Amino acid sequence: MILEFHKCRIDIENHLLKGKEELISRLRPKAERKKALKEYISKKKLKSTKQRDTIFDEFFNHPGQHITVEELYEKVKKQNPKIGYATVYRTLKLFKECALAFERNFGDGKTRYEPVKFEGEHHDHLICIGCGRITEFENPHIEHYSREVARVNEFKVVNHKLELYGYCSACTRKKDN
Amino acid sequence: MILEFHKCRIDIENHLLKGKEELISRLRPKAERKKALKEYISKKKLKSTKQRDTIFDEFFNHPGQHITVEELYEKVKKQNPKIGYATVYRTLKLFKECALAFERNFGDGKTRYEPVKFEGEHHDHLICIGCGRITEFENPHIEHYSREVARVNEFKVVNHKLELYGYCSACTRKKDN
DNA sequence: AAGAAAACAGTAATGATTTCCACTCGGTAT
DNA sequence: ATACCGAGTGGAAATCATTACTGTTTTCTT
Repeated sequence: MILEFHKCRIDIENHLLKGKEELISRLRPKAERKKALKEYISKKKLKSTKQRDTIFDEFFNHPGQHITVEELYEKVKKQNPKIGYATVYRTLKLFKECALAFERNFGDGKTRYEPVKFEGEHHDHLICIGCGRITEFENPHIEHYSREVARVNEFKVVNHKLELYGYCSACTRKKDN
Repeated sequence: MILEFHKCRIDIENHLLKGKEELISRLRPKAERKKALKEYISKKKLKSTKQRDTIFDEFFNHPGQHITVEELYEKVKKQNPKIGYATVYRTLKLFKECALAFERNFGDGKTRYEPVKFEGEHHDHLICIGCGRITEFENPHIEHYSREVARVNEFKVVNHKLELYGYCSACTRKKDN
């Protein structure tokens, strides 16, 4: 808890300090993603539609991680109330196909999606079995050895996920009663 | 014919030779798991039942990884045709609660379960987005740094999963056409 | 051996996801 | 620009894994 708060402070300060760079680095990936999507669409002879653009924007603008289809549907509907549930499903599947989005499942019966991270971004989780709390972390060593494994297996990595399941400190104490 | 017989003999002899060690190393984890289950059951004031024992045996005997509820149900039904679908669900959930089993989801809509690995056992995957092929791997360095992350966060790890998503060599070639 | 709590089998209900269908739209070739 | 055809859409119905509910049976404590 203390750790997280501390981390949060640092993030805010960093943000203020390097505001301009942050802005650039936030915008660039989005443009690249859009480009990637367009390329995939033309390569597969699919079609660009307004609906897809709207869903794209809502999905990649708000950095709310691991979003539910329903949550995204609600957001999208605010932009264009005519868009149907099925279209959101179909579009997320499309994002997944072209490796822009990523499917997750934390065990509550709902599939969640998150933007695939670009090189150098990480997204690993500590997931508490007790209270469901999810903490993110990064570890460059793990990154390094993952790449190594992929290289040895001639595997072209698009994304990875590392999840450590167990009990957070609070739940460990609770459990031992 | 003679050759085959001979080969067979050798296998038997090998088996006999290291029979004892094999037996121990195969039985110990299972016995420990059963003990863990019994402890959890008595701690939570639940009850031991024949159904749970049968499901336990079928789940932990056959090392078929990431088994579907339905697959397990079929196996269990061969031992005792009276056992119901819902009981298999409930029991797997119980295994999950006491950290003996682990829930996975590869995106085909079916939840899969696997025995939680003991210390020193690993279970990481390369998952091909193209053809769905799953390759297992182990990497002690990744293990090491995972433990480190957990330690720093005061997190008691029960299990972990690392999945690298991407394209296997075959699909990479196919994709670039 | 009796009683309370928990589990059971079987089935109905739930709810996330997919499919279907009639219609619309995007983009290429003319 | 126009016409065409395949892809995409919305809305609702269908599917299918999972969960909840029922009355009955089993376990375990005293």
